[in-house]
Amino acid sequence: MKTYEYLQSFGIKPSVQRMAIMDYLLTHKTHPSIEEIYLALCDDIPTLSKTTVYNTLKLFVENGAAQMLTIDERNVNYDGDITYHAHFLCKKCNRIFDLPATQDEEHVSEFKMNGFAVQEIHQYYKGICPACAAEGSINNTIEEGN
Amino acid sequence: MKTYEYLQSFGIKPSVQRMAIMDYLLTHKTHPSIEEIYLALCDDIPTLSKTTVYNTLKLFVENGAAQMLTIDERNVNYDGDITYHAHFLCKKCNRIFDLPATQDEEHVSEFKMNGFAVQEIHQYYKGICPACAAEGSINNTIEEGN
DNA sequence: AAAGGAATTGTAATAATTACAAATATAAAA
DNA sequence: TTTTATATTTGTAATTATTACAATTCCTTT
Repeated sequence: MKTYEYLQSFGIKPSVQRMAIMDYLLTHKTHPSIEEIYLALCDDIPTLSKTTVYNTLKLFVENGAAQMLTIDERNVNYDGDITYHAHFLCKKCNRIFDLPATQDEEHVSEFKMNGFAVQEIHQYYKGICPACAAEGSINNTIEEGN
Repeated sequence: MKTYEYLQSFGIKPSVQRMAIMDYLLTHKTHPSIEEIYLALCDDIPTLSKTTVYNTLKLFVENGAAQMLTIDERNVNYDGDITYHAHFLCKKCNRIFDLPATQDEEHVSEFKMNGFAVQEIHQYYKGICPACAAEGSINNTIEEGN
């Protein structure tokens, strides 16, 4: 489906900026921050304002076309993949990885019975990613070799 | 156990400020922000600096005496309860509630096999809490009555 | 009492986000 | 096609959270 129709399917009126931002989200699985999206699109849309990026992502989230991740304390990140999955934040490189996940259905329905209206479920893991773990051990080896 | 010994059990050297902050965390299950802790303790410790609250909570988290919650996009919250449980953020009143939870052991071990060193697991739910849901329906009733 | 190190404090800087009014673009009506 | 209305985008300024850092205070040891 083209981005134009994709946005419309969420009730979002397409515009040059909105399509560019949604395209970026759908083609970059990096869970970008506002800053990353802004910098990446500045080349193609030189008049782009950071406020527009903020407004647009707020709109996307409100309409269910993207999800907001609050895994990184430093800033908010966005994900164009709205299927259910977990996220892993590497504390060294600050990259966010997708991981498969199953929902805790038993407890969710328990919450609901207690009157909590659950609208979003997030599973966040934090630690060290494989690349950084490897790098770390290389450094250790070098240091120990001195 | 007294707060003094409690801090020591995590390898933290107690001080007036540290004990006051840990006491606040242990007696207030509100998942307070830096601001909330700072304002609450200003009465007892008039010289308290917000930087100290930042430093202290960083220390607590590093030593495993508290956990940092990134569920609220606006600011970080802290929890003195370090047992495993999930959190629910009400989008209306912004309060954070504790909820029981079970870990997704199957997937965690899968991540580990892929080389991800998992250090923290967070389960976040977002939606409307019972109190706000009730308030909302009352308002609706009144409005409909006009 | 003096010295050294750790903890605390206050201020200033940085960074993320929001508020808001002006400008631009889009769509509808005349 | 011009006019009008509405929605979107933009730029700037304000706000808020957080961090950096040097000066001060507080302990601890000698």
